[in-house]
Amino acid sequence: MLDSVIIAEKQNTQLFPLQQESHVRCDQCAIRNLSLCRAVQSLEIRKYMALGTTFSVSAKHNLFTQGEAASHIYIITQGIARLYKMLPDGRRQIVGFALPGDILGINQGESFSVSADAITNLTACCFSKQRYFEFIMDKPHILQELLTLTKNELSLAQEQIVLLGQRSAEERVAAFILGLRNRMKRSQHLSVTIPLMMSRQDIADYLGLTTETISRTLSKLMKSRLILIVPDGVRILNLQRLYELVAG
Amino acid sequence: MLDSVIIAEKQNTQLFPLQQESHVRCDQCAIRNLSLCRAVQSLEIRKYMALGTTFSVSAKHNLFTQGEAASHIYIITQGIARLYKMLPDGRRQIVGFALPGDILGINQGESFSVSADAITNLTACCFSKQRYFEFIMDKPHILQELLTLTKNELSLAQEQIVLLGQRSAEERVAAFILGLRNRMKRSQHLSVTIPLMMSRQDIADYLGLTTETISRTLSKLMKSRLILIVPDGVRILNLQRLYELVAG
DNA sequence: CGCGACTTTGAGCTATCTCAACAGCAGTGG
DNA sequence: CCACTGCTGTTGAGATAGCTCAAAGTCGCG
Repeated sequence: MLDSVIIAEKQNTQLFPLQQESHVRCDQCAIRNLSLCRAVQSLEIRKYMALGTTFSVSAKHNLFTQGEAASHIYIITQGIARLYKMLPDGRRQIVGFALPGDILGINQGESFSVSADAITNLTACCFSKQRYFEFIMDKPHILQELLTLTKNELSLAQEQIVLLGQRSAEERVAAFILGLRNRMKRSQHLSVTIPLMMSRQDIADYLGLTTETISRTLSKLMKSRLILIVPDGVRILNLQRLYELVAG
Repeated sequence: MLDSVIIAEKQNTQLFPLQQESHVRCDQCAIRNLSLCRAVQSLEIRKYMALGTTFSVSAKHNLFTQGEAASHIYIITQGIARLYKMLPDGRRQIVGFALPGDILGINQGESFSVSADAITNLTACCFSKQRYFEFIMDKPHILQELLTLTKNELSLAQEQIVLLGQRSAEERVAAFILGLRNRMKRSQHLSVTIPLMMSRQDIADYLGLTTETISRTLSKLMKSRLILIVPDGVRILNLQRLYELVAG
């Protein structure tokens, strides 16, 4: 089985803050068809695997920080990370949550323009950014795939702009739950229960609200029987009405 | 001189809502080195020019609408456009203003995910999206340039997310003025007077505020001597204090 | 059991919105 | 040349969604 998955399964063992391991094994990777790696062709895969190393961090540790030299990229295989920007006075805006299959750092220039923390224990494939780009530079089929991924990210960012610019607290929270649900069904099998691995503070900083407002709004959605708040997540009771809220 | 520029100079003549003209002339184009076109090499330029037609729309007319099949891309040579998304209930979020050198439609999938209107009279180079992609598909140097442009757009979108999620009205307006200033100096020579070609409503829908709040905030910035409101624009009186506001 | 971190709930506050009036200006037509 | 109309922008006054501050509840963990 894939090395990185084995590491991730030891959820209860204490991981070091940061671990680099052996080469990656794309041929058996669970998220390969979700990520850029799916564009790497059979003939190229041996060389590709030689470039990457498996990598893990335990929950709450930092992967990289805004301003740092962006020397590596990470393809998440297990776990969830938050990507955020800090203002000098301490305000924080989370620009996205990264799930398995997502690539961190590939859209950064010389230095990172965002910071990233592991929310859960996290495993990833780690590549030298320079070597990675040398590898894909002359391979149009991979460049095109990367372009497609970047376009999708841009499209998500624009949806987030609409959300933050126009939507009420209730609409934001509903959109957040549904958005998470949509992204989960990409990898895992779909369930009416959406696990929320991040804290209320994380959700607040993602939606441009406060923890109190998140809490109140979830309570409100529960009182109106759209969701049920369960330990570490929410259960969707009325999917259609949630969608109607978001369509607004 | 470049055809499209000649057309644009007839600012006072009535343009048809939409005009398609002759082939583009990249060799003398004023914005070529600002846009994707700079990556097109000498040997390729003849074929590239044959692909595009010059295009113009007069102020306030629509270029394309959210949901429409995205069959063409437009590289703006003169004028300014707004890109926006509408919610079913009429709320509008402007996701960006496009200036000369910007490319519209290249990051859209099958159908446009945003709408675009000309704010001023506008000229652009118009390409069939399919033919354009056929042309660049096997040219890694152009794909890389396109990827870089898309990354920059993503980065701008993330800045906008921080602005909408965390910043006060005063910070948003200051950031808007400075952001416009930065993008203007890319093409035009720099001036302390920033022309605001768009309406207060456009600014409001871009910053997630109301026209009244824009108006009040500009007045406030004028009272505190950071800017001077002039016809169709603002004059920056205290650049440093504006920057301090945005650093927040 | 008790501590600390996170979440929920309450109560009052404030930035921004809403609604409304008015001002400036361009175009129109008498 | 001057009403008149329509459109955009400004200003005021009151309303409100979400924020702040505070207290109490919950849960995991030593």
